[in-house]
Amino acid sequence: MPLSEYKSNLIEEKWYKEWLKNNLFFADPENPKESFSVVMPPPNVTGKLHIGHALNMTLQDISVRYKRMKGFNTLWLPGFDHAGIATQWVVTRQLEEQGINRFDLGREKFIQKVWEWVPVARDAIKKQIERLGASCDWSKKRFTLDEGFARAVRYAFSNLYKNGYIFKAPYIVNWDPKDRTAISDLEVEYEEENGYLWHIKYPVVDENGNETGEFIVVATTRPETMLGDTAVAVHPEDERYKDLVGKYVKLPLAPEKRISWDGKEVSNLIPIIADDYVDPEYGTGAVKITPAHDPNDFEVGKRHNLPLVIVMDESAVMNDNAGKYKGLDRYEARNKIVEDLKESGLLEKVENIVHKVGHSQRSGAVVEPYLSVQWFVDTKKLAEDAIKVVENEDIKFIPKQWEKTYLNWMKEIREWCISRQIWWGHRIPVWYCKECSNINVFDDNDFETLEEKTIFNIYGDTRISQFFSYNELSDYLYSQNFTHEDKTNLEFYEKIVFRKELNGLKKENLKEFLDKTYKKIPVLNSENDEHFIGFPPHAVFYLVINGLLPKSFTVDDLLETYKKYEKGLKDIFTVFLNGIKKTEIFENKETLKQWLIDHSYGNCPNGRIFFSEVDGVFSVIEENIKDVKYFIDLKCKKCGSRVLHQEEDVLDTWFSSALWPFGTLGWPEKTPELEKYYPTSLLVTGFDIIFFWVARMIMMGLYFTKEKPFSDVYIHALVRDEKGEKMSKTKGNVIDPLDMAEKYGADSLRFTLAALAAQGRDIRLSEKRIEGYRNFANKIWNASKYVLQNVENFNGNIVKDITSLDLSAENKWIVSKLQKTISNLENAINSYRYNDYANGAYDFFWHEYCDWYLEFTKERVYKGSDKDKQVALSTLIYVLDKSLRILHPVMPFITEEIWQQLPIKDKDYLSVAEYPKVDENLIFENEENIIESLKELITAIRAARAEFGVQPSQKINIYIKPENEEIEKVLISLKNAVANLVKADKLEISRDLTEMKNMATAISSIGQAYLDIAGAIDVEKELERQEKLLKETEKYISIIEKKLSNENFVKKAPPHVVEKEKKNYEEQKERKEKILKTIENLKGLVS
RNA sequence: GGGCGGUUAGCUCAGCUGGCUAGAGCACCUCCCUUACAAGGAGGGGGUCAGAGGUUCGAAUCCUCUACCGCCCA
Repeated sequence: MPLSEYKSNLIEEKWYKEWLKNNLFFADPENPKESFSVVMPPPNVTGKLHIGHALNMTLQDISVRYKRMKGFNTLWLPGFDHAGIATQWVVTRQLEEQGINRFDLGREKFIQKVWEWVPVARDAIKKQIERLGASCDWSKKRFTLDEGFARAVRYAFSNLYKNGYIFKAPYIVNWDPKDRTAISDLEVEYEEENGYLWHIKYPVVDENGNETGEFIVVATTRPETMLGDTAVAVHPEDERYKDLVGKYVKLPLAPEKRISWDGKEVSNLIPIIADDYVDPEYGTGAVKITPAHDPNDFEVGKRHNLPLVIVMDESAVMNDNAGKYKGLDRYEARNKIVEDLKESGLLEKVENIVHKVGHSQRSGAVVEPYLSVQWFVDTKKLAEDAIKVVENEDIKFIPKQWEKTYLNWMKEIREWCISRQIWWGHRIPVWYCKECSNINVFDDNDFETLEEKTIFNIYGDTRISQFFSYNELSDYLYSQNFTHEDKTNLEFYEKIVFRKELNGLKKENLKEFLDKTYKKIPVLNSENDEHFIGFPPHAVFYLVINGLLPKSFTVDDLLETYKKYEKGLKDIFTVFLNGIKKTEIFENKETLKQWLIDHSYGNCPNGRIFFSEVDGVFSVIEENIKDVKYFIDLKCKKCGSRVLHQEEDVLDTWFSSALWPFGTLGWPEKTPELEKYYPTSLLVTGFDIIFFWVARMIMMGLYFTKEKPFSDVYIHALVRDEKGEKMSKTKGNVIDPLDMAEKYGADSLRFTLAALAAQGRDIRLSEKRIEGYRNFANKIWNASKYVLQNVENFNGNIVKDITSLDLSAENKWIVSKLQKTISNLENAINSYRYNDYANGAYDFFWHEYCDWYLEFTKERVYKGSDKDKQVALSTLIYVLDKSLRILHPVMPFITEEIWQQLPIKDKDYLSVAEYPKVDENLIFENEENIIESLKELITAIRAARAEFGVQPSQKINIYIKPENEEIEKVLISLKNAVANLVKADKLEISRDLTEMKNMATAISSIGQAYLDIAGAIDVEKELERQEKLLKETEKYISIIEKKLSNENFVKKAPPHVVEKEKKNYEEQKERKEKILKTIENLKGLVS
C-alpha cells in the first residue's frame, strides 16, 4: 500500500494498540539481558495531563525506546499517585457544588466518593499517556494507594518508628486553616505582600501587678497573636532593657486567665526575659513571644520554659483564650484588636511594610504557624547517606548544577511533618491504647500466615473493619481490583503483593479458614434496639460460638468460663459495642442466675428471650444470632488491652511516593522484579520536586534497600509559554498536549519537546514551533513516499547488504554521513542531550538525505539502467531504514507506519527492531569530501544564477572544469544528476576546457564552473560579484595567516588544529587564485 | 540576607571538556506550483555573543567585577 497524504491522526492510534496487543513493552525479569529500568513519576489522579507531563513522558520514552532497541531488558513502570490533599480538595469541591459538606458526610462515605471518582480521572490520564505513545509496561502499573503499596507504607512506617526515625511531638507546624490540616515546609509558598508593622506598648507592672507607668514597645505583623504572648524578650546585652529583665508586663486586651495547651492556667502578667535570639538592632529591640503561634518563639519558649497558649482553633477562629475576641476570625480579630489598642492609647505607631506571607500551595490560604501534635520523620540521620551517595557520584544529577541544590537542602534538612489531617490517604498505622496510652504500631509482621497478613492489610486499608463478616470480606476479595482491572483483589494479593497462592482465602476455603482462625463475634438480632443492654448476652453467645462454653450450661459453668475470659470479653465488646454496660451481672452467681432466668423461655418478663432452661441448665437459642463477625485481634503491646483506637491522621502523600522505585517492584517482598530492575537506571523529573520527591526517594531507598534507588536523575525544565510565563489556567496561556497531538500529531509534539529540551533552561513553547516540526514529519512522509513508490515500480531486487553493491561516490557519501550521524546521536542520548539528538536526526534526514541524496538519485531512479536503479534504490532503502530506526525513539508512530512498508524489515515491529550500529567499514572520508565540495560547487552555481536573475526554471549551458581526474570521473558519473540540480541544458564536464570568457563563474575546491547565461552577462555586475567573493576570501586568509604566523600558535596549539588551519590556508589560497584569474578575464572584457 | 541560573540574529533558542569566517527553527526579502513534499524548493539580508577587565598562541566558551532578568531557600 503506497503512502498517500500524511495525516497523523490516521496512523497514531492504531499502532499503540498493536504494540500493546503484542506485548512489546512487557518486561520479563527472567530475560537475562542487562536491564534498563525507569519508574514513571506517577501523575496525580486529579485532573489532566499538562504539557509538563508530556515533556516528562516524551523524554523518558525516548530513553526507554532507545535502550529497548539497543537490546536491553527494558522496563518502564507506570503508575499513579493518589495525591492526598489535591484529590481530597477536588472531591470536596465537587460535593460542595452538590451542597454536600464533607464533615456532614463523614469519613467513610467521603472516602467512598473519592474511590468512585478517582478511576474516572485516572483512566482519562492513562489514555492521555497512551496517546503520546509511552512505551511503558502497563501490566506492571501501580497506584500509591493500591493494596501492595499500602502494605509497603505500613511496613515502612512501622520500621522507621521502631528504629526511632519517626516521632510524635507538639510542634509549630504550618497550618492550613482552610483545609484544616498541617502541611510541610515545602508546601508553603511565600509571596511578597503589603502589610503593616504595628508597634504596641506593653505596660510594665510592679510586684503587685500595678502599672508603673513604664512601657515596653514590641512590634508585630500579626497583632491577634498577642493574646497568646507569654513573654517579652530582649537581648541580654541590651542596655536599654537591662533593668527590666525579670520584671513583668501586663498583656493588654488579654483575659486574666488563659489556659495553656496542656491545661494549665496562664496569667496575663508575663515576664520580660533575656535571650540571644533577639536582634537588638531590629525594631525596638523588644520582641513579643508567642510560643504557640510562631516557630522562633516556640524555640525561645522551650529555652525559658514558657507556657504555650493557643488562641485560635483549627479554622483560625479565635478561641476561649482570646477573651472577648472569641469567635472572630483571625482577621476580624486583628482589626478589632488594633482598634481597641488605638482607643486605649497603646498603639504607638503603624508602619507600612512589605513582607513575605506564607500561603498553602494547595488551598491558597494564609498559613498559620500553629502548635499542634504531629508526626515527624527525623530526617537528619537519613540525610547522611543521601548526601554521600550524591557526593561520591553514585547518583548523578543531570544537569550537574542540581546536585548543589540538592546537597544544600539536604545538609540543612529539617524534621519532616508527615501527618495530615485529611481523610484521603494512608491512615497512619498507629493504634493508641485507651488503657495505658501506649502507641502501638502494627503491620502484617504481627501476623503468622499470609492469609492473616492479607486480612490485616485489607483492614489497614479500611476496606473492612476490625469486625468483619464473611460477606464483607468475600465481596472485597473477589471483586475487581482497582489498579489491575484484570484481577480480583485476591488475585492482586496473590500475584502482585505476596507472589504466592493464598489458599485459605479462595472461595471454597474461606469460610473454613475464617472459622478456624478468627474469634467469632455474635451479632444479635436485638442490636439496633436502643434499650438493649448488649454486653451480657453477647458475652454468653461469644463463649458458646467460639466453643469455650457448651451450648447447654449451668450457671456455674458460665461463671467459671466467664471469669477465665473476662478481660478479653470486656475489651472486645467495649470496642465492638462502643462501650459496655451491666458487667455487674457477672459479679456473683445470684445476679447471673437471675439474669439468665429473666431471659429464658417461660420466665421472661420483658419478652427478650436468649435462652431455654430445663432444670437449671440453660441453652442458647441460636435464632438470636443474626450474623457472625470475625475479629482481627489486636492487643496493646504493653498492657495487652484490646481497647485500641486507630490514629485518625493520614500520611503525607510524599511519604508513599518516597517508596515508589522499590515499592512498585514488589518491596518489601524479594521479588524477581526487584532483583532484576532495582536499583533503577534513570529517573526523569522536574526540578520543582527535587526536595519533595527525589530527595526523599533517595533517603528511603538507601534506608530500606541499602541501595540507591536510581543511578541517574535527569532534571528537565519547566515548560513555559512563548513569552516565558508559567502556563496557568487563569492566564489562559495553557498549551494542552492533547490538543496539540490531535492537531499536529503526537510525533510532532514529541519531537518539538525533545528538540527544545536543552539542559538547564526553561522551555518556551509556542504552537508555531510544533507546526514547524509537523512539517518535518511531513517531510519524512513524503521522502519515504518517493522511495517506496519507486521501489514498487522497480522490477529488480532490493539488496539488503549494500556492501555487496558497487557503490558510487554519492552513495558512499550518504552512507558515510549516516554512520557519523548515528555516532553523534548515540553520544547525545547517552549524555541526555535530547535536543542534540532530535536536531541531529532532523539535520541528517532533511538536509542531507532529502535535500541532496534524494536529488542525486532521481536521474538514476527515473532514467537509469536496472543496475543503476538497484544500487540507488537499495541505498535509499538502506538509509531510510536506518533513519527510521534512529528517529523512532522520538517519533514512534510515523516511523513505525513507514517502516512496516519497507521491503527489508527484519522484525515484526520497529519498536523492537535493532538500533543501528556504526559500521567503520562504511565510513568513506574521500567520497564524503568530494561530495561535500560538489555540493559547494552546485550551491555556487545556483547562487550565480540567482544573482543574475536567471529564472529557476530556465535552463542554461554550464561548463565545469574539474580539478583532477578522480573528480572528473565522479562528476561525469553524476552528470545527469548535477545537470538537474543546476538546471543545465547542456552540461559539459572536462578538464580540457579552456578559459570561458563572457560567462559567470562559480568556484569551488573541486573545480570551477562557467555559466553561459546567453549574453545576459553583465560584465560589470559579475566583476562586482567576484570582487565581493575575493574580499571575503582575503579576509578569511588574513585571519588564518595571523594564526599561522604566530609562532606560539604553531608551537602550542594541538597539531591537528594547526594541520587543519594549514589545509584551510592552502584551499583558500587556491580559491583566491581562481577568483583573481576570473577577475582578470572579466577586466579584459571591459577594456 | 544566602544560593543557583540566564543575558548569542526581529522572535525562540543551540553552541558538551576553549580552536567558528558564530549556527538552527520561525519571521523577513527575491524567485519558482520542476512527476516525494507549496506543510515545499532555490537564493538572500540580518549578530563588535549584556558591559568592563583578566587568563591564554587562541575566549561566545575559563576567571573577576558591574548591570539587568528569573528561580530556589531563609
